[in-house]
Amino acid sequence: MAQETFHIGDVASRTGLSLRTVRYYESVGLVAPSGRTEGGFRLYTEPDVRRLLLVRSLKPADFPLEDLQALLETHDRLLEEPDPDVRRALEGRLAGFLGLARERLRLQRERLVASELALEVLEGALARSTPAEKAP
Amino acid sequence: MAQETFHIGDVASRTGLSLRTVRYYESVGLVAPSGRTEGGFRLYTEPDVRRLLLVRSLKPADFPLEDLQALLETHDRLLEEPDPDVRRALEGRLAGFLGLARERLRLQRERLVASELALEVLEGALARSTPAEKAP
DNA sequence: CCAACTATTACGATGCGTGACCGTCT
DNA sequence: TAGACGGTCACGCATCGTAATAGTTG
Repeated sequence: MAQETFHIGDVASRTGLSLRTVRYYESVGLVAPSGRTEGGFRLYTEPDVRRLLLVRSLKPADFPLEDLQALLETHDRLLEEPDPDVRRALEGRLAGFLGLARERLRLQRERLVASELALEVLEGALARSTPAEKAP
Repeated sequence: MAQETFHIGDVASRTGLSLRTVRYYESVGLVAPSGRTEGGFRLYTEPDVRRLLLVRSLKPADFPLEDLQALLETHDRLLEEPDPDVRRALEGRLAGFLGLARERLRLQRERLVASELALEVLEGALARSTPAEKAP
């Protein structure tokens, strides 16, 4: 059965990534389209798109693309690895990644909270500045 | 009364910025030390440090340094502007900035939440993968 | 006086893209 | 035919690395 495929434009709008970025991700070996038309147009399958979505959703963890690549590769290999021993190794690797990701997200959230706090302080100062010119 | 001042190293460790970055910020006109020693060492006052901390805390909003510079400038001018009309203009500007910042932070938070969700999904999948090799 | 710190300049590299050009494909 | 797409090269931002070389500070 022939799979449904998508051109890069569809993929870009589905993922919220720019065309440029999608191509860029391919150029660094992160997500490549499963095929091409005779004329050279990229053809993405549904799994390809899912990979991109995963990358995008994990971006806030602020991994270098190289790490994301490793993550995707591990994940993919896990999908077709029969040997239980190898599977366990891959799972360990994956778990390591996820732990790291979790930590990074925690850090990001901390920073975000700090930033929101700073913003509130500024807003408070501004509010106090406007109405009462000569408040004590 | 002579203010307490700090050398760049102290400032860097207090702000968590690198020496390199602190100097860089000066080079782009973002935060300059209030003084120098006779020998040329940068001397930062407490307000200088606060500026740097502000910049740092606002970083998650992902403004270009240029915008942060404009923000700081507006803020500073507001501190010593007597004319009420000018003040109102500055306050408007500042409010615009803060609104934008707020928007951006909201966006970041959305992404962060999405990311955390994706992470949970992955962790769930991993957990299901390990214990039961041949689950239906 | 010495160890630790700092200055300037400079050239480069990195990560993650974006832009611009111009030709080709659907 | 318009518009999406292709490839390629270059540029941009915010740093970081590092080195040379020298002067300052406590």
